[in-house]
Amino acid sequence: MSVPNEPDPSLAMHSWNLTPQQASEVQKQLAAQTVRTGEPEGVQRVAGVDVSFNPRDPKALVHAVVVVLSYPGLEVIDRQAVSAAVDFPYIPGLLSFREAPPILAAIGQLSQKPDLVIVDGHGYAHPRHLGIASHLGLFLDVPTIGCAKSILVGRLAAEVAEAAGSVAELLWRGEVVGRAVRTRSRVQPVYVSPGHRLGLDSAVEWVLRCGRGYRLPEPTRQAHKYSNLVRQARQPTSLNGLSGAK
DNA sequence: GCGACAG
DNA sequence: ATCTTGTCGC
Repeated sequence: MSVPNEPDPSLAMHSWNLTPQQASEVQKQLAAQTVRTGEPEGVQRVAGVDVSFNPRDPKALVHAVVVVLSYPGLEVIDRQAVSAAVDFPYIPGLLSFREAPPILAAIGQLSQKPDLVIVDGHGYAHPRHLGIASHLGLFLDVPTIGCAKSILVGRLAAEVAEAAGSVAELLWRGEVVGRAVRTRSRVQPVYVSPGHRLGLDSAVEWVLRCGRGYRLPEPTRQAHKYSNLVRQARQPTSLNGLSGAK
């Protein structure tokens, strides 16, 4: 049973201010708390999250956004953005220590929590089984799906057929960690893996259900568009402000 | 030691 | 991720 005044280990969050080595250890610890079975219930709001930034920005600002769509209508019903300076560098396998904080801040600004979140990145298909989708799922305690545009670890067991809806297993160290999904014919597949609180089959089903004929599922596509809009608005180029305005 | 390597 | 114009194919 839980002891009064003692923090519950299962709910213990952690600091984001860590060294890469410490971050890697935290991932191993959190991976064990991940739930990769089941499926989201009564989904009415599906969110997409994404982050954009300018590599040359001296302030190292990143623009994190969350866009909430209705389901099954897939219409945008809410969106929030947070721009913040980040110190943690991009290191393959440690993406969440750079992007999760601002994303969590943006989601915290929503008036209502989404029932499902599709993340631009991997979930279980990660060297320590804790991609950014899994990490966000644990912190939010909401079902999350990792939907990446390229592979981090593993190889496909077979080629993905050309037809939309075709899939192929993503194997790593003798285990199926995700699935390549052709969301549209003649385009590169996306790589789907469970983040938290749902299984691989369900994750793939939801990615397809949220598709609108484009490579990326609608929540992710809308988040990508919005993050770019925010970046361009809050980070004007050096060659303007003198011509068109006023 | 060498190659791979989400965004 | 971002830098960039036109261009090939459905």
